[in-house]
Amino acid sequence: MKKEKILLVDDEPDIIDLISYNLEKEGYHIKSASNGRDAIDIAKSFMPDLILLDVMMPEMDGIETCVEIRNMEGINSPLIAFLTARGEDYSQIAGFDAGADDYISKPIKPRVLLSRIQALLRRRAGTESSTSVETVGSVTIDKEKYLVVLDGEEMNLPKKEFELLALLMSKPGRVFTREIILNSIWGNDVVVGDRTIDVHIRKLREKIGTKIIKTVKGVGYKFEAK
Amino acid sequence: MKKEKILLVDDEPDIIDLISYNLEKEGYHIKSASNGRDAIDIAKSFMPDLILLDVMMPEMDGIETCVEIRNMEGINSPLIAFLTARGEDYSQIAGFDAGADDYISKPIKPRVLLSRIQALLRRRAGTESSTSVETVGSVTIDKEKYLVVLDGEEMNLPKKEFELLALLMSKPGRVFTREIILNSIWGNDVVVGDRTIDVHIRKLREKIGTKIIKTVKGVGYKFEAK
DNA sequence: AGTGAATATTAAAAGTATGTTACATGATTG
DNA sequence: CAATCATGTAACATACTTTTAATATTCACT
Repeated sequence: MKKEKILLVDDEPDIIDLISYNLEKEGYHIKSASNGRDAIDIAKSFMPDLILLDVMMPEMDGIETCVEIRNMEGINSPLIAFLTARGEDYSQIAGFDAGADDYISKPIKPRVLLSRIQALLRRRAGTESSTSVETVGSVTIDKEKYLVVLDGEEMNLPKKEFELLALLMSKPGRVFTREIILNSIWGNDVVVGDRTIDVHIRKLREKIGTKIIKTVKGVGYKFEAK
Repeated sequence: MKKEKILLVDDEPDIIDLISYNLEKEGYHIKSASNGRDAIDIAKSFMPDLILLDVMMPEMDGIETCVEIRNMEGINSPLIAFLTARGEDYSQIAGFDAGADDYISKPIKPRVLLSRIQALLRRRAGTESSTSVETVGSVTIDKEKYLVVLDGEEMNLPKKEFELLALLMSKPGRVFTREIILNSIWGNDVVVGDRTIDVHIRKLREKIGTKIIKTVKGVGYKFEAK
């Protein structure tokens, strides 16, 4: 059985030893770092599935490190869980905002830690990364070139239409609700009318054919794979 | 925006008030119970998305309650998070074993609680999509694609019919009472006449065959597993 | 078998989401 | 500074979905 890679970041050697020991016993592949900088370096080549990050560290604290890792493009967005001493409640909020997936409070109890880690990794089932060129049926899009190829014919779409098409094509067949479309393309806070989506859908259909994008009334739109 | 339903279980009225106030302010739909028994009763009809469960309670403690809810077939396995006083580390393990999804330590800080709840619900949304395809007998439904496949033939159902079918199929053979159907699909406060369900059932039968959904008079409907 | 309550069956009425078109606003370009 | 284009809005049209309401049928019991 292939076990996951975990990067452990804490400035206290005792903690590192304790956790390493327990997780290695379970078959996980462990590397460790004693500060945020090292952690980032190691993460780049180690490509961990999960990073356990102490909040309180010299040099660069956990939250800073977390933000930086989340902003790093070259990395496969690992799960990040914070290790935090009790009473540091503020850090929980900041941590989730920084992009953490969980936080675990010290003192660490090995069995608790293990349960949490397993739960986290289990959840991480359908999270795959994407490439910039994608083909579904007779439609190909190249996100890098902002190009759409339909039956061999290249065409350029306006930004919003392109993004909408790219979104729908990212999961062919899957229905995207209006809410999700708005959040993905316009952003959470931007407010645009409801008809706006319809109009863009209409223009898309005008250009790539009327049958490819299907309406699911009361739910949303989907790209018909076929 | 449709907000989730949360059931709050704690024997201290102060805690109930504090949490209710804060969560309702965020738009969640809250109900509460002061002990495990009541919680189970309420859960049956309320169909919460998440249950916040105090560990220490008279009559029936949180862990017992949790186990019972997990074993209850009629219910759509809600998320369960424990509320626990500091120092009760043993309960963390027992809690996870009992089927908890998270535990949150007291004293409750509203913003922390909110972050956790949001994280939990967000995760569940992601998890559900990986379990979105379900097959029972000759019928397959794909919630992500809003698609029903009957003997190899694809079909699209209107939203309510689809949800109704999905609900019945979620526990094949189990009878869903009208009350539970209403709470699950229409929500707790929406009031629709009793015949409405019948009409939807009829339309479903029209489309997927008359034998698959069975009436249990005086009780409800069930999806015939075969 | 007869009875009453629960469910089925209709068709029509309400209710909504979406499609469509034309137009307003800015930004961009030549 | 026109001309073009991308984007968003408004108003109305359309196509369904959902619900109701009225009537029929079924089913479990005396």
